[in-house]
Amino acid sequence: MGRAPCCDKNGLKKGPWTPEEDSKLINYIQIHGPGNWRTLPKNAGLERCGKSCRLRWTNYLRPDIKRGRFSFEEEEIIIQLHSIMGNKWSAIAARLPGRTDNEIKNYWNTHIRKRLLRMGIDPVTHAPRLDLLDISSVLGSLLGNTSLLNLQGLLGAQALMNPELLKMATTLLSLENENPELVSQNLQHMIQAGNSQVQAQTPIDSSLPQFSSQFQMPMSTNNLERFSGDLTNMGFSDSQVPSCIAGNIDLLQQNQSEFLGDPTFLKNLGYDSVFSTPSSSTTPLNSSSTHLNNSSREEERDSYCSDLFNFEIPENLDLSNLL
DNA sequence: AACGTCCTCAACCGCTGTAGA
DNA sequence: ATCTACAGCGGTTGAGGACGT
Repeated sequence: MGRAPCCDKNGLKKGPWTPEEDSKLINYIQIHGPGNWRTLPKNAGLERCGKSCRLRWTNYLRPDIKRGRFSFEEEEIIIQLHSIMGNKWSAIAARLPGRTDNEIKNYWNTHIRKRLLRMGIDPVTHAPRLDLLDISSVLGSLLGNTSLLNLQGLLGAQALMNPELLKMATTLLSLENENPELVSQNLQHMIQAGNSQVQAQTPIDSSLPQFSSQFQMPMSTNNLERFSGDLTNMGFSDSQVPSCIAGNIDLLQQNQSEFLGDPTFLKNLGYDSVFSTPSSSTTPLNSSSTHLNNSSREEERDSYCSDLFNFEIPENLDLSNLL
């Protein structure tokens, strides 16, 4: 049957609004208030359809609209909410004061979505997908790193080429994006538990450098399972957590000594602060950095993510203990 | 400077949901 | 129950600016 158009579009103007049109619309709404969009254009002296007026008002002219780029915090909120709600832009916008659904939708499609794809994360499911991962950039950063040869010895070439390893990396990256503080805290919790196991079971050679004892921490299957449970308790859905963490438990049982059993794996993924300052967050997110220009902000956010693939080996790390 | 390509985002389109007659 | 008007939503488009050659 079809619905009748909201207005007769013949002769009505389309396209970008002029300052004069904006002024007319603002003046009218200031006097009469928003609403009654069908009759508003005629009463306000605008050659626009009511729908166009409503969109112009709600998406651009409303006095409580917050203009300007999104802060890191806002971006985090969007990613978190999107992982829960999907493309429910209006629902997401309701939790971001001053932002419109249209603005959030645009920002997602032009910035966040692309970055997740580069990171190998499906922007729809928020799950790691190897087929989306920009392998060339990952390998490029690895090949540009002189520590790569050591890394191969450290992790084993088999582990390096293991798609599950990359999956794990992107998983941690995804989770950290969604809740870096809690992920950091849980990693620290897990590491402390691992350290206590080491001290209880295997005496640490006191001649080893201080950090070396930390790097002796084994990440046990039990710890990983508990980490998975902790993440669930943190609010990550069952579909998110097991697919990324628990899904690796079987693999861990097979390859524990190859990579996850080696705590440098996490450190190399960018969790330096987890090892050095227990209470600090692993994320550099900072709202004060909103003064940065667009390109540097984008680079910062990108490098923040890609750093997880910078496998930097501490110079004073005694690799012989690990090989 | 000129041109082509890429990127951003305001605006539009088509559809659904809802309230009221 | 049906119809109409309207608000709202999510997907898509295209003008214009940014950028690279």
